[in-house]
Amino acid sequence: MLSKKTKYGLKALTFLATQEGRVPVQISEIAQHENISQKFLESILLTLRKSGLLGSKKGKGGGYYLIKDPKDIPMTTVMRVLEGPIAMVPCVSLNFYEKCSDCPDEASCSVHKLMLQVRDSTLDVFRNNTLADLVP
Amino acid sequence: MLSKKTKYGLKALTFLATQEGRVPVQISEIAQHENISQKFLESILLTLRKSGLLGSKKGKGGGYYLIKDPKDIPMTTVMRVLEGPIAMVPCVSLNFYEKCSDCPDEASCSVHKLMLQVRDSTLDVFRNNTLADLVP
DNA sequence: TTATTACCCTATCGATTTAATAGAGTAAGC
DNA sequence: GCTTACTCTATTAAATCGATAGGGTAATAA
Repeated sequence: MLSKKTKYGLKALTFLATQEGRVPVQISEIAQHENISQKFLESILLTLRKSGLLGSKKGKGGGYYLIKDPKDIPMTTVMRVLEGPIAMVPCVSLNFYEKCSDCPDEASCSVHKLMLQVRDSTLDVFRNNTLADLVP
Repeated sequence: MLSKKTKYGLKALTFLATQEGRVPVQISEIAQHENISQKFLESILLTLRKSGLLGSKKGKGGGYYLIKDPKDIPMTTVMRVLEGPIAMVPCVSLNFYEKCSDCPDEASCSVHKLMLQVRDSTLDVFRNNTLADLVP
């Protein structure tokens, strides 16, 4: 299940992608437009800024803005920042690999085999979509 | 993230699929072979039985067994029984549809658009795999 | 019939995560 | 220098997860 954090983050990014240029947009404006709790959104935008996807400007007329062109932001990056691993089990994760504590042998693990396929197909989708593709 | 319930359920089903015929296998044997807490596995097998995937036999020489041939059990069925919705958001789920409380219009929702693609590609994987394909 | 085996069911528990809220702090602009 | 709006920390309630405990019950073998 997709977390609200990811869902809200995606909506916020999409909204910013519709803005012309790099004009900073206030948190309150994004929150209102996308029906999101403003305080919760604050922490999400902070995460996105720290990850290098967004820039921010303080003071009057400040807000958040995209640093790169939407079509140069692959969804793989966005999803990993917001949701974390794309794989459904750590043992098939590319960026967040972890060995299963049970499971003596990955090669013969039925779950591993299946989830590898799921990861690959999901990864395909995210690789073939940039933020620009999400804009209606 | 895949729940342990699903993971263990998949392993148990795969193990049963390797057994010849419909000989009942004891919970304790499955638990031991797959490194699973026996009590936890009990509840999982119960779910699988209630969903019609497994049969059980009580008393001495009893246990659980597959009702159908492994190659006639699509992973879509298994995953929906164990994990629930295949989609990452309820608004793109085929079997567990729910409207998002935020989000006035699905057609113009960026999250909806992306998650629809993810669902379709994941569904493809599960449709192209039966329990028989998981056996090493 | 009787004892045993092994499935069946309910309840509870601690740990973790999630989503949201509160409030104070700080930098930038007019 | 005052306001605006981002920044950060802490706290919270609720939900979920994984696991455990313990008794109940049906079926089988002897």
